[in-house]
Amino acid sequence: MRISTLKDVARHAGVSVKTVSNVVNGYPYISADMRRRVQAAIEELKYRPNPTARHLRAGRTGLLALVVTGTGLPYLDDLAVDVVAAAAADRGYRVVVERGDLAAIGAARPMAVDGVLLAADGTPPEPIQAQAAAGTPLVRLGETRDGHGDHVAIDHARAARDATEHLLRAGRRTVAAIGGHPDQSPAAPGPRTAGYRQALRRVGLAPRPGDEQPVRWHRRAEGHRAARALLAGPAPPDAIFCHSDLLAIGAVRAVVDAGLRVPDDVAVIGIGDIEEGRYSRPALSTVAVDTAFIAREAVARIAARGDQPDAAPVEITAPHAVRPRESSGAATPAGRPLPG
Amino acid sequence: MRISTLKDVARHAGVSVKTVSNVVNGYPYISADMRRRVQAAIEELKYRPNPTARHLRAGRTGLLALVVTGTGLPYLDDLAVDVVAAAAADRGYRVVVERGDLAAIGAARPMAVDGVLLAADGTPPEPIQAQAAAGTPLVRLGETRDGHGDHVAIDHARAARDATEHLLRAGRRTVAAIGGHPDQSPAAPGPRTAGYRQALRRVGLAPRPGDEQPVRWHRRAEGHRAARALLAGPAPPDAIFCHSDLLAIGAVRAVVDAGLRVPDDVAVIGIGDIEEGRYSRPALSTVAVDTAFIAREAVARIAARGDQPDAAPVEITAPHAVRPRESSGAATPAGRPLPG
DNA sequence: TTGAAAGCGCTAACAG
DNA sequence: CTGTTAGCGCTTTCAA
Repeated sequence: MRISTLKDVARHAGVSVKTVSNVVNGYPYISADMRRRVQAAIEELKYRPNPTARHLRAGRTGLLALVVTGTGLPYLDDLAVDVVAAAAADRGYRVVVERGDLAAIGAARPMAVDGVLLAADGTPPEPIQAQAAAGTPLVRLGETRDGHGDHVAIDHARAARDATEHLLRAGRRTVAAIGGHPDQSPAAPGPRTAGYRQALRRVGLAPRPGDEQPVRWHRRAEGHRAARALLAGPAPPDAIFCHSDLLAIGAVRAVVDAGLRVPDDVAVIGIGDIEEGRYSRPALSTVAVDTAFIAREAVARIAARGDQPDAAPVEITAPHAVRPRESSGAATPAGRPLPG
Repeated sequence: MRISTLKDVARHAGVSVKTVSNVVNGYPYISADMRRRVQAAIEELKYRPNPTARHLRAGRTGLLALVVTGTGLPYLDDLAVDVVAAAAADRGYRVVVERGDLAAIGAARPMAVDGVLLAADGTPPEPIQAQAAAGTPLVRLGETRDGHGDHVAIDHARAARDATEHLLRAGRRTVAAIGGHPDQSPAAPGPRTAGYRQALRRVGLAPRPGDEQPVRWHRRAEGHRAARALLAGPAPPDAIFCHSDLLAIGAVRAVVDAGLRVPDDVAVIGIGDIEEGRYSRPALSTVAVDTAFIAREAVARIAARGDQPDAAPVEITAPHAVRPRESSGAATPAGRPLPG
């Protein structure tokens, strides 16, 4: 069953391709009779417009790629993806999610898109610039803030500091941390690690040796492993700040598996406010991220780059807020995980 | 900064487009000198091949769309998506995830793909057939087994029966169920509801009024709501079979919020074995699905449809297995969520 | 080894 | 209101 084209339909209906195209695209000035005839031919041949040809012709695809690499993003769950899709739809874009590594960005993209939303922490600037040079607008949504290309994110250093301070205010004194990439030099820490240290310093504390556990990905298993390492040490911490909710969820499980209680023995907080943490037990304390804000601004950046390809890079900071829940000792009113 | 094309590069290098194309595609018989010259021009102009044009020319995109609708799939978490992507990569495809509703399938697709993997329960056959007629191979991965088009899935009726029987074997006698679409007639239940009822019937039981709670989506909030309804009744169940792990996770939280214990007062089991359930507390009993098998077979179907567009629909059943964990009373060996 | 030119399916000038 | 045609960027015969 060969796939039929505009030309096939035109021949079948005994009209020109232009007329068929007009019908397909709802061009108003067509005689009712003609329209009927064309419609019939379309039905009969089961014609569908070829999106690729349209895109080539139009010079745009109306597609945005949300590229999710192994490093992920603290707040990126299905809900957040839907939020991004909604923000994109408001501006006439559709979103496709591409899971994969950096190669997908630096090298040839598998598919033409009008913009790339890069959901990854710590992406080096080179692929970014290559991408931008190749003409596709790209917005980074991750932790790194280095002035290369547009960037929309919360102030991660601040968020980490807020989370850590929340733990300190609850009376914890040996606050460990899980997160930060192992390749990152301890002397030049990422924003979240910097924020964590700053919070400790402000109250005259400092991370003890082994208190900072790096991880390669935001995965539950990594959080579990790291927390186990923390608890196996000579002086286990009384609280753990995790760079993401997924890490925190793994950490909570590790604490429990070690026969300790959360938050009584060890308090835990994450970043992201993903839905999973609202239903987990104990409900996960976290830093909520305004994903709608991020999505809206990011898509707006993409759209703007269409007109102003060479404008200066934009740096946008999204709101965040600490959400104390059970895992750091906050009593949650009975009966309901926070909705929405 | 205009985006450069093959022709630009050719002009810049003083050669024909054919030569540039040859260089870009690694055609071997090119003089080293020529290649250098062309490479230089490519660098300078920051040329990137236009995927759209390539796809149009090639008549294929090498892309598979994993379409995830609101109804979702019990087992579909990020891990499963990666498994699908890996299976696709083995056959030279790349996967993009499209979240959205059926319209994305029935109506014009936003982007040309070589195949569609439909991750949705209970999709009516019409859009499926329309899609197939339009020439794009489509494989359904959901619950419905109706002979329309290729289908790869576990035996959902059997899985539901196994899960319910697990609860019954643990001594539970009032087993409720959460799942099944509200639009579905109780007289013509979906496979999972049928399997659940069959398990009860086999031991001389039957669902009591209100014991079957339909839901519109596989979402934690829906499971929470449904479980609350169950527990608010005159005779709360001592066990709940949930059609998916996400529903089960919501249900567990609702039980706890009601001041009851899982599994002591209410045992809970789901379907899917998503990673979240391995880390939750209590660890979630579930029915594991062989996602690698499903992914492999589904991609193979797509590939096969390229050669045999009109072959008879294929129905493939994937393995499943009950995984008893804490939420149904199984003691999990200490210290570790099941890996992988 | 390289060049010229056709054509993938579609839309939009431009004519009529 | 409808038809003819050029061309989006690329690959690929076919010649040279």
